[in-house]
Amino acid sequence: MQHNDLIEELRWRGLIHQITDEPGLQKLLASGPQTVYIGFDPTATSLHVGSLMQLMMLRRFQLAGHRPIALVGGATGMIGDPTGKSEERNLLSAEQLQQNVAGIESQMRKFLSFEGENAAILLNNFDWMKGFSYLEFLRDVGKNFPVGTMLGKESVRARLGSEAGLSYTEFSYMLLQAYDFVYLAKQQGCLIQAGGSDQWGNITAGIDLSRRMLGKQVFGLTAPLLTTGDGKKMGKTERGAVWLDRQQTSPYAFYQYWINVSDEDVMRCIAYLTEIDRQEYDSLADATQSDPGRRAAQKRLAEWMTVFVHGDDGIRSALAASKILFGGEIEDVDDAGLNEIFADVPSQELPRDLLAGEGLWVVEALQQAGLAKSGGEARRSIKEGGVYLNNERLTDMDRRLGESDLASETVMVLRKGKRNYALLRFKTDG
RNA sequence: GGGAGUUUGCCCGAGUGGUUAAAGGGGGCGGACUGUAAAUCCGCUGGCUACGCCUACAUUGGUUCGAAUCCAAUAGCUCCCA
Repeated sequence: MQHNDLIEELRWRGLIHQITDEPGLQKLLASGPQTVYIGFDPTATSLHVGSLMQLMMLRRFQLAGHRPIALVGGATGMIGDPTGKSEERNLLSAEQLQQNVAGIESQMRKFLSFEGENAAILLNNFDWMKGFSYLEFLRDVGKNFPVGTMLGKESVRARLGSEAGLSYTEFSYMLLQAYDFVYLAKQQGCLIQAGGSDQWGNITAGIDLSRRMLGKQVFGLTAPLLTTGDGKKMGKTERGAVWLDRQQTSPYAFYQYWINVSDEDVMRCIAYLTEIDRQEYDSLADATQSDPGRRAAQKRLAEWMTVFVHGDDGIRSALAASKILFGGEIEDVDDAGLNEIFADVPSQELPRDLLAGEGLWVVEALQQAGLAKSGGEARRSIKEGGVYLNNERLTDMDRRLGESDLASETVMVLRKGKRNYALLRFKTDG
């Protein structure tokens, strides 16, 4: 890809929300490889779907020949960005922060190339902020911030108007982020900062500061936020964020998240988050229009994302699990296979003797598995035809479970309703 | 401090002495339909190895053959007067 195609590419993907000086930026990008940075908040040990937008943005710059800097906010994370937050945040402990930074760093390596001419680099602003004394900071940086301007920023005004208020610490946040930009401009020749549209205020603060401290023009570019049609943030489920770490969100759950994206949102996700090209994009858009039931776009999106984040074996297990979890037959499987497929499913261990003799009463089994709170509830579910053993409907309330009901060596798969699975593992006490 | 009212199941809300485990709605859960969607329709929604038994209408005590329904005290909430 040519350097000057980048803005155009970003534009058709809808990834450009605002640019500080578009002609200037165009010219800069056309003049040769540039360095871009985006900051990441180390609020958890893993990145989530929300941060993927930013990560992809860096990746797109890199693929276009530019050099990305992923800046992990070890220092800014200690303060907490008040942008978009309705309440004062709790400060993270230094140890927690360190763990988070480490976790995020290792994930970044999968998405950006750290080799070659325009190798990505990963920096932690704690490295340059830690030595800064308060007095120095006030003299060098603070002096360049008119309070009037700061008060005018949306992020500050929103909080000042609310009951929660805003502490001096969070108020100062933008100075830190602004300084990062100046530091990177000076030390790394990084003249571009990108981010989500909520970062506009922080980015422009950095641009102002650069003009004052370095007399240098730098650029800012923001992308829209990843939201659903009705304005909610994407990447959240009832159970919480969708993480990139497979320990926290299994490839199956990750895949399912994308499969379930609504028709309304799916094309935007493809544009924002994938590298699917325009031609395929158009054909998927058509397919969604003409045959929504097929959900071609959702399938493609889910596949692309899962392969990208979890690799080939990730998509394989996601597909295998999806097939069985949505009613497929359970046969010829062993413990290992079931464990992989049902990785997200709660399980309960019971002594194997329960299967001997009369066997284990289903009503009891459902309670043990956590699918029913009481015997009454278990009976009811059976009566309603909502109980399945190894994916086959079970209707006999007096049914006893024995060895022959095991799906594999030691596991039985119980299900209530369409998707509520639970495993019972029958172990011989050793 | 004085007076009036209110308190029902996960939530809202009927019920003012007798088939009331408590109308109706919401939510939740099942089922059918479907695109693993939305909408719709149907069923279930205190506990118990269960055609029966137990516990439930703020709490405690009382009146009654019998109370969520009547009385008293206590507590919570709302409003009015100081």
